[in-house]
This record gives sequence, C-alpha cells and structure tokens, in this order.
Amino acid sequence: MNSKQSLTPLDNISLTDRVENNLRAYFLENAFKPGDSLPGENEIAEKLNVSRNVVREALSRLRMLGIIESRTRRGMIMARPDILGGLERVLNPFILGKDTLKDIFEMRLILEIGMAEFLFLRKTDKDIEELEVIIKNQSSIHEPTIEEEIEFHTKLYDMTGNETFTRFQVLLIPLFNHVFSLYKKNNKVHQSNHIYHKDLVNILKSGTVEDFRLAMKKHLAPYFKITD
Amino acid sequence: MNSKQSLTPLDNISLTDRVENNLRAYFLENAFKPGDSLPGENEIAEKLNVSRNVVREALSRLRMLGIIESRTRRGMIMARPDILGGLERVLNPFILGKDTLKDIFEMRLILEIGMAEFLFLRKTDKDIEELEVIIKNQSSIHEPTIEEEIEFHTKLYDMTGNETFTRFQVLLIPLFNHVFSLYKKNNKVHQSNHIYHKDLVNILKSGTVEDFRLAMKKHLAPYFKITD
DNA sequence: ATTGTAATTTTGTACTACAAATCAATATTG
DNA sequence: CAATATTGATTTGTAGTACAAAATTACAAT
Repeated sequence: MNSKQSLTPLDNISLTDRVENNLRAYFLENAFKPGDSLPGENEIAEKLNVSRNVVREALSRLRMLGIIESRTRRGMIMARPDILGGLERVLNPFILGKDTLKDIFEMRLILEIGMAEFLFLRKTDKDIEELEVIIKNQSSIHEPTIEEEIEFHTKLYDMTGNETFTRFQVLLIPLFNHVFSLYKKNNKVHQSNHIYHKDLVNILKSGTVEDFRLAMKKHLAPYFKITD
Repeated sequence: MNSKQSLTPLDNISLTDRVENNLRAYFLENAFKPGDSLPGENEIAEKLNVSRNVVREALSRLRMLGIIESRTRRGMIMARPDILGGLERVLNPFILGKDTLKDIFEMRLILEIGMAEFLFLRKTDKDIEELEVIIKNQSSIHEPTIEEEIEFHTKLYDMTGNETFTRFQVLLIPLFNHVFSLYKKNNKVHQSNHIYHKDLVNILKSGTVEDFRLAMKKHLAPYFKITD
C-alpha cells in the first residue's frame, strides 16, 4: 500500500460544486435539448435541500457557459452553448502553465499541417482571389508583420468552411504569439530557403495536398524549431 | 442603414456578468499569477458597489474555471486553470448544434493527420513496442471495436508528448462517435483497400512522415467520406 | 520551545425581502 | 364578440442579515 496516496488532500468540494455536477448530469441523463424548460430555482433548491443561494451560484456557472438561459418570470430554459466560451475565458498567458502554453503552441502547428486536406477539398476560385489580394497588400520588402501573418492564415482557416476550427485558431493566436515572442527575446530567428505566403498560394492553385503540407512545414520551420 | 440591425436584442447583461468580466479584466491587466492573493469578497462587493451575493455568483464562475481558489479565512488566491475544463462541461451532444458537432468531427480528422510531424519527432522504441502489444491483443478477425480504436489512437496522441493535445482528443471522442453512429444508422460504411492499425505501426517503424500521413488518411477514409 | 487555547477574520450556507419583468386571468371598451 | 387595458401572481435578480466552519493570529501554559 502506498502511504503517500492516503495523504491525498480530502476533496474540499462545496455544495455549489455538487449542485453544479448534479444539474449537468441531470440535463444529460434526461437528454434535455435547447428550448426545453427547466424547474425554477426554488424548486431545485427544495428538491436538493439546499439554499436558493447555492443553487443560484451553480446556475450562474451554467449560465456563463451558455448551457441555460433565464429571464424574469419566464423561468429557465436549456440553451445552445458556445463550445469555445469556457476556453476563451481562461486564455490568460499569465495564469496558464508553461507546459500548457507549449502544448498550445504545438497544437497550432498540428492544425496548420492537418488542415490541408479540407483546404483542398473546399477551396474555391474566389478564395484564391481573396488570398492574392491579401498578399498583394502585404509589402514584399519586409517580413510580414504579425497582423499580416494572422490575416493570411486566418483566411486559410476560413477556407476550410469549419467555423469552430477557425474560431479555435483565432483564440490560440495570442498565446502562440506570446510564446514566440518570449522565444525571440533569447534566440536569433533565422530562416533560409524560406517559403512565403505567395508560394503557398501558388501551390494551392496548382499543387497537391502533399505539396502544400510540405511547403507549410517549411513556412512554419522557425516555429517548429522552437519545439525541440 | 440596416433596419434589422437596429432591432437587435438589447443586451440583457446582469450585474453578475459585469462583475465577472470586470474581475477577469482586472486579473489580466494586473498580470496576476497563480498564488497571488486577491481581495476578499466583502472588499470587492464594496468597491464595485454591489451585494456580496452578486460578487459570489461571479466568483463561483471563476472558481469553476479554476482561475481562482478560495479557502475559509485564507482568502482567495489566483490559481492555474485547466485550459480544457470549460470545454469539458459543455460537451453534451444533445445541446450542441449540428454544425458544431460536424466541425468537431472534422477537427479530429485534422488532428490525426497533423500529428504525424510530432509523432515521428518523438516516438521511441518503447512506444512502438507498446503499440505492437495493443494491436496484438486486438483480434484481427473482426473490425476493431470502438474501445480498441480508442486505445490505439489515444496511444498515438500520447506519443506526441503533448498532454493538452491528448486530453483534447479524448474529450472529442464521445462526440466523434456520436456523429459517426448517427451516420451509420442511415448509411452503409464500406471500406475496401483498407489500412489497418498494424500497417500504421509498420510505417512508424520504417516509413516517413509523409507515408504515415497518406496511410492515416486512408485509414480514416470512412470518416472523411462523411464530411461531404 | 513546543503545545494548547481563545479571539478574530473570511468563506460557505441559509434565509428574508423586495424590485423588475412578465405571464395569466379578468375587466373594459369599441 | 374581439381587442385592449388592468390587475394579480409568479419567477428571476439584487440586497442584506445572520451564523457556522475553518483557519490565522496572538497569547498563555507547560
């Protein structure tokens, strides 16, 4: 037997925590769908034998996540949550761990490589034209600014037609840049034989999915280099 | 001018919402880090000129996300949130929209293709051995069960050494299976020229990143077919 | 110097009260 | 009769009080 195990901190779980878990399980088990009406605060408090206060603190959490909505006198109804709402609220680089930030940094690279499939599946001539407008507006003299990088890459995500995917990436951008700027402070970023945005567009026009992934990998080489 | 715009619902934003936003902005602006101690509930209520009740409902949300922790008499301190905690709580297939579920389904495919880079970068002989044990335990007679699929693919995610990435995928699995099982009800899933887990392992042993991505794409072909 | 004890502070929970919103039912008016 | 106005009741949102539990601090005792 492991004596360290037996000294694990006792779960200091509050009534509010338990009510929250209880309610989420209740919603799932009963297969409640958006629009379904829910019992009132008083009824819940009575049924669970806790104060209305505790119930409201739990409901407040679910309201924040968009799982429920409530209006005066109308009672509460199930709602359709934004799947990324909870994520958005914790994206504060000062409180996330270094490991998590590194993980997020890598995830963005994985997404950029993996998206090629859907990019080629769904790209349209109009998309290509828009990409060309974007790179035309970006001076070829200097390195693209962060804003120009974001504009180009976000357009690529857009082209996959996957809104959640696009929004996910947009949320990760600030953390990604945070990690990269920390790195740049201490390291010289060197890129030879670089692939530029215009090269990526050319491959989108006349290359293959595999060509694109290889090119994207080269384009992202400075970032991949960090992950060692 | 667009008259529909002017009929947008008035923001029915509660005091609790405003206090929550206020606090998160406060934390970010002051670059609070995990462990930093925070003002007490009474002080916040007084400063913001709202009842302690409202403050507690807002704090309850932040506690759920793991942004803060509080213990009796000890006051509140900043904490290190689980970046996926908020996501986890809304992963209820009954309340997420069809579009979102489809997006999630596609995102998993993107991750599987995109992960190859880090898989090859970090795989070890021990990992390969473990993969071979997994496929050896899986009968080659029948199609892999969902559990067997999960076991194999989760091991692949593990091998990238990216814990957030692995956890993210584990969270998506139930939704992914939900979407796929809905599809299977109405459609015959046919797979010829299929790539099996053992083929993927062989490529991991002696192939290239590009070989692996192409193989994985074939392995996932039945799923890609859905996304049309 | 360590242990025990009491005072105090802060969060957790409960309860009451009331304003605002709105639903339901009834009354009023054209 | 139909449409509108009024009234009453109900439910959420906010405020405030009260007290238990926990833990910090200070002090007392051995």
